[in-house]
Amino acid sequence: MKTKRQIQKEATRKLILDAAYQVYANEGFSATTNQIAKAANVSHGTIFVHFPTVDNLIICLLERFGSEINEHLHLLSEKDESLETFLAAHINVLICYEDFYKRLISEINSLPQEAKYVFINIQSVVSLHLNQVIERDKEQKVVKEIPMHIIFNSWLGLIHYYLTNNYLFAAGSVLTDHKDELILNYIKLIRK
Amino acid sequence: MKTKRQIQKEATRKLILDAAYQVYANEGFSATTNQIAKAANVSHGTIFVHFPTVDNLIICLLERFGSEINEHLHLLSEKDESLETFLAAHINVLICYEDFYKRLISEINSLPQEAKYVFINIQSVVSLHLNQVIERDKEQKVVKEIPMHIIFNSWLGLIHYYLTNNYLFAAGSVLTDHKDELILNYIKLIRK
DNA sequence: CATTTCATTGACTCCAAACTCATTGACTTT
DNA sequence: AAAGTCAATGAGTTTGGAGTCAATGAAATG
Repeated sequence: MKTKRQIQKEATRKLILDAAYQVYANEGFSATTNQIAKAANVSHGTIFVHFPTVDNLIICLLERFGSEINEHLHLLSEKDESLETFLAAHINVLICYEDFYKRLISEINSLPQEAKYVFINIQSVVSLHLNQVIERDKEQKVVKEIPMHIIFNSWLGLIHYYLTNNYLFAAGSVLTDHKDELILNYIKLIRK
Repeated sequence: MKTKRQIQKEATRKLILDAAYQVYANEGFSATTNQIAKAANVSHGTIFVHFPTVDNLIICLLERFGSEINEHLHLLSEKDESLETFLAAHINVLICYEDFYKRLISEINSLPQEAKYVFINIQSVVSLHLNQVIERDKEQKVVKEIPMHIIFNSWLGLIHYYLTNNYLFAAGSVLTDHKDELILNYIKLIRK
């Protein structure tokens, strides 16, 4: 059985991770440990009781985030679904994490190396799902003869482009605003 | 006529901008003024004689970069060229500035606001050229009925995705390695 | 030639952020 | 209930980068 202390410690750890998620989503990964401590309502030193370095905090946070978003996508993706419903599911998942995901894709190159592995992992899971859906369409000869990786990279490229250039397209959530347009036109692109 | 002093000052200014370009291309925009001073072979203080703040240095650098790349693209784009040759011209220009451009698109959101205007400007010029080329193709009914901005954003999205995720695709220059593949498949996507 | 201007220097200040650690008091163990 | 443990604290330390400024000497001026 867990002691009060263990329970308390885990709760504090979660508090810090939750706060870090929010702060990074709002301010980007250049936000400071001070901001995170304030948001979590713990003292500055407490952060370093739970995470030896900031980089370690970021890595732990990203690992949690990776699992969560992957599982979320998995839940929303049904077996034998159509291309349309899968793309919609994908965007719906991203909408839930939009601010944080936006920071992630736009700052991934300045994050520690381990962060990139998490990022690759997230993309792999999307790739896997999309692959299944497209293969069925290809058999039915409705999708063009284009290498799978181009089909995949076009989709992520388009979505990421809208996300990183959010300010060009929308004041609030670019995905919410352009969801249908993006799906419709992307499908037009890859279908015959 | 310019005095020796004026000439010298302008030369030093250029020296600093050239060094900053190289350092930022190699290290990203989190590189320090110390690194730039060392690369330019001037003392640290000299940088602040020419630029009141780091942000100002970055803005001046980006304005120069914007003009240069826009002009370069303009020179390489002939009148009445085909879609293929324009896309090739675009990639060829980007290859010349690849490292710096990569940093720019991946860190644009953490740069000062003025930097974004330069970035928007660069994209507008590409958009303008692409627009002309595509319109001709559309008249000849070879390009699908898809909104122009989606056509444009798919292209930039694809290119930027390859650039920001360089490490997934190539050890050296992702554009050099995948140029033909990108052009060929992108055209397949947008043509009937 | 004497005087003034000014580009350059680099040691210095200032500041902000990451990380430390002695102290505290609540919880756990015996 | 006494002794021991440990999560949390927050003031203090360290580090490193941005920006300052008095001094220097070469160039400009009269």
